[in-house]
Amino acid sequence: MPELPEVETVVKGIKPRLMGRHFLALRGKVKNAVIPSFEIFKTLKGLHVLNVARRGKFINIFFENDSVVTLHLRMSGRIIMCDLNDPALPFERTRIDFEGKSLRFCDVRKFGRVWLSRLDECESVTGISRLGVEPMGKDFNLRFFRKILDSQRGLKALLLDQSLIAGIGNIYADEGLFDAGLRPERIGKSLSASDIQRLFESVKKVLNQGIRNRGTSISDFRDAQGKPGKNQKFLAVYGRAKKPCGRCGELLKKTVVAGRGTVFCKNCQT
DNA sequence: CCGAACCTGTGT
DNA sequence: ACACAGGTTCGG
Repeated sequence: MPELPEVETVVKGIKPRLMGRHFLALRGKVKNAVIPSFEIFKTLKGLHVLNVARRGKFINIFFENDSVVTLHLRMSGRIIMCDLNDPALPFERTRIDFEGKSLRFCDVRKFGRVWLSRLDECESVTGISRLGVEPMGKDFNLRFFRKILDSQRGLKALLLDQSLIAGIGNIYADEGLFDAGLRPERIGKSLSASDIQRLFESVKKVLNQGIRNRGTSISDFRDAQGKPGKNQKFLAVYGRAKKPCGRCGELLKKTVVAGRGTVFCKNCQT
């Protein structure tokens, strides 16, 4: 479910309420979702939060003593900020209690993960070390984008590859490709200079719009206060198969590209 | 590159 | 009953 804009929205919601707060306990039932083990999290007791930050689709909570709690929501994960004695939420799998507040990790499909690691090994343990550039950062520039598009792979596969650009998922890949007027299966190498320029701007544009609208809520996504985002109202193609293209009226087509359901306009996208 | 696996719910 | 879902990893 959550891609960069959704994870960014969650981080914005929890950061101000978590900064400086002291850790009490982590409890949960899904054993393989907590790495390395529930037991280890006892070492966090009494330590306070120094910072909360997003990296790709990961959330890092930095504690004193160089400990880091990392979360990944995968497909259906939610993180909701509750009071300590609020009742368990539906599909609540793990809870992280702080003095005065409690983070509830809810996840219907149990794909989400929680890690505890030392700062110096955090990236390798969690897989963050394999991530590519942040698309909203200054390392994501035209020069870099040209380099990764110089490839025989298709555009959608390239945009979804977290080791190239970190944070784009199925929604924003389809939306970015529509905005740039490019087919998802187009080969990277086949793009002209102006195609590359357009796709570069489109990717940033759709991600920014997602963040401004506090994320896309198709069914699962909720922010840290449990509220849905608004971006689903502004999607051009994702989830709109067989509906008319807002630009030309042609019925939008759904196919499978790079192993994922993909919606595009065969008229507007070449 | 592709399909399968990891899980559960929902829609056809 | 079957297909499909916002992600990632693994094996072929």
